[in-house]
This record gives sequence, C-alpha cells and structure tokens, in this order.
Amino acid sequence: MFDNLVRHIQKFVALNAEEQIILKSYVKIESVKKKQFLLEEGQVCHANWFIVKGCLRSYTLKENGNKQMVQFAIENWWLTDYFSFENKKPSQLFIQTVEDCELISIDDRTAEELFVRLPQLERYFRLILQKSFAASLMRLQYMFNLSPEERFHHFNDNFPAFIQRVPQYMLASYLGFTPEFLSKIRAKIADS
Amino acid sequence: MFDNLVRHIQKFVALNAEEQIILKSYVKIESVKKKQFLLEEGQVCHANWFIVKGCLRSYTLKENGNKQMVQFAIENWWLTDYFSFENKKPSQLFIQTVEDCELISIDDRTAEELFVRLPQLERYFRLILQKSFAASLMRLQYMFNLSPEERFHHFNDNFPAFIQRVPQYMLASYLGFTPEFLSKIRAKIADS
DNA sequence: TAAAAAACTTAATCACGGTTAAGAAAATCA
DNA sequence: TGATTTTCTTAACCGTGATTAAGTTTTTTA
Repeated sequence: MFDNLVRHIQKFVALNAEEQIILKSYVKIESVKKKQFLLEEGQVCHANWFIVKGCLRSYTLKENGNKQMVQFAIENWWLTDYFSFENKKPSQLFIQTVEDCELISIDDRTAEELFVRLPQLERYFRLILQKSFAASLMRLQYMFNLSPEERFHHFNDNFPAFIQRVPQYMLASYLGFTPEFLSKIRAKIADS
Repeated sequence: MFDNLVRHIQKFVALNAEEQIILKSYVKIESVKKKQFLLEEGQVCHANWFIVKGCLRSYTLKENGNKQMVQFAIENWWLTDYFSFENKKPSQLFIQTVEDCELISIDDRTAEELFVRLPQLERYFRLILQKSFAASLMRLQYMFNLSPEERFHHFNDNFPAFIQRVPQYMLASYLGFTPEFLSKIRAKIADS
C-alpha cells in the first residue's frame, strides 16, 4: 500500500530506501468505508490525503441545502482543503469517501518537519500543485467557454472512467448543472 | 526593482546576499508598455513573470471571437501558463500587459539549474502555487454558488482596487458574464 | 484639438437551463 | 426476498442573462 505512494513520488523525485522509511514514519495509512467523512464543514483541515484505492469527493453546502461538488479524486491523487490547511481556518468543505478507500495521509502539524528531513518533497508537491492549479484553471475555462451540454460531452469523452464510478447527480453538480438537465441530455443521446 | 522580488521571496523563505546575486543572474528584468503581448496563442510559454509594477491579464479566444479572461495579475503576483510551461506545448492563452509594467521573469530552460542552486525556491513556489490553487478553487466556487450579479458585488466588495484598474468589459468576462449585463447591474445600483 | 478608437449604455427579444413535482428504476439493507 | 433508501427520469412552466443593434461617452492618438 505504502509502495503506491513511493512509486508516485518517484515519478517526480528520487527517494531511496532510507528516505522511504523516514517518510513512512510521518504518514498514516488507513482504510475507510464508503460514505464516511474525512472532514466536515467547520473543522480545521489538518490532513492531506493520498488515494491508494478508491474515490473521494469534496463539496460545499449551498444556501438552498444542495451539495456543490468541488473536487473528485481517485487513485494517485491528493485531496485536501489547502485553504483551511494553510490558514488553520475552519473549512467550508466536506470531504467524503465515494467508495471504500485505502488512504495515506500527512498531517500538517508534522509536515514541516518532514519537509526539512526530505526536502525533495518540497519539489514533489510543487510539481503536484502546478498540475493541480493548471487543471483547475482548465476547468474554469470549460465553465466559461462551454455550454453545460458541451461540458458533459467533453467530460464523457475525456474521463470515461469517472462516468462509471460516480453517481450522475454528483457529476452534474461537478459540471455545474442539475441532475434533471443531465437526464435531458441523456434522453437526447438515446434518441439519436 | 529586483528588491521587490527579493522581499516577496523573503516573506516565505530565507535568501541571503550571496543567494540574491545568484538569483539575479537567472532572471530577466524588463519594462513593457501597455497592451504589449508577452505570449500569444500557439507559442510555447517559456517564462514565468513576476509583476513589480503594473497589471497583466491572460485570456483565450472563444469560438465567436470574444476574449475570455482567464487571470488578472498585479504587483507581487506571478503569471504564466503553467500548462504550456510544464508540457512545452503551444499555449491556448494570450498574456498581455493591461498597464505599463515592470516585470521580472524566469525562463523555464534555466529554471531547473536555478532550483538546484537555490533549493529554497522549490519551497517558495510550492507555497505560491498552494495559494494560487486555493484561489482558483475558490473562484470556481463563486462561479457555481453565486449568480452573476452576486459575483459582481462580491468582487466589488473584496477587490475594490481592481475595479479602478481594469476596464469593465474585462471584469465582466473575468466574472463570467457580458459587458451589457454589467451595465444593467450598474444602472440598478445607480437607481437605488 | 480634432479624429479615431476604445469603452460603456440602453432596450427589445428570446433561448437555455433552473425549478418544481411526481413517479420509476436501481441499489442497499434487514 | 421484501422493504427502504438512493438515484434517475419526465414534463410543464418560468426567469435570468445572452444576443443584437444602435447610440453615447471616454480615452487615445495624430
């Protein structure tokens, strides 16, 4: 399990056997059942989770009580609330397992020490964050430049694996429209 | 000029006199007049720009020929196309000065060497990117959870400095609606 | 300082996608 | 396997904000 994380890190920076042992002493490995909460609104987020197996989502509660999907994360992705994590402020987010998960997490209260001991992790997370930021801006572009229907088709074409794994209503929210509208799109596809 | 960058970096990591000299040998300092392009669609983005003075914007061209604002950047912000930067792929973006600018840039073809010589910059950019990513997700939340009118008021309340500096039509695009609709909002405010 | 370009405003029309509500299908649990 | 919850579908109605087009104001340039 831990090896998955090591392999992922090694795609970006070197990490020898000794360093792997150091890393291991700083992380927490856990199995979490489907629909469990890792973080709830109002709590300060102290962890950054790496997904070895499974699927996480983060969402906010809107004024009308609906859930607005913020992010999905699957194998080999990190998920946290960086805003809460960084400022030690209560989070606006819920982070929840969508499937049974195998997770590895780093606690921000020991992360600094870990970064001092394994400075190459600064680089690793810099590169991870660079990708995350680019992806987030790309998603904003889709929001701006594509219609809801086009966004669905785009997502469908580019991330078919997701379509199988997450309920349609979560996907609709993630793409910025209602489940009812998604049904409309799907009915249109079935017609043709 | 260069000192502004040093001061900004020192908010996050240490940088002694000797290291400052190393850094200086890797950056390019330039003055750029208003409305000049730093990057145009189709070019590979090789620089990351730090704004000492002035304002930059990045935008994409939509199918209908309209410009979709992606980001604004003012003093002490970095701007680049990380996607193009990282993958050495042609950019979808235009990056343009909105005002006369004083800029400092790092070229990605020498950046690796710089990071080796000043590893604390890995940390600096990690922290910058963490903030950028958090801000980008926050902006997505505003897109999802607020109406166009609410987005305008929110922006108005939280970033009044921007309102003075950028043309309304750029702001409208940044917030995801038309200049015509922004006029409608402003007329409504004037009424009350 | 006049001419041209850029930026902003107004108003009529209209389409996309939200809301509401009820029901059907699928998955989960006892 | 039946009961319950979760997820998805259908359809009628409606409102927000886009589109279009013309005109006005402000800024820039020669």
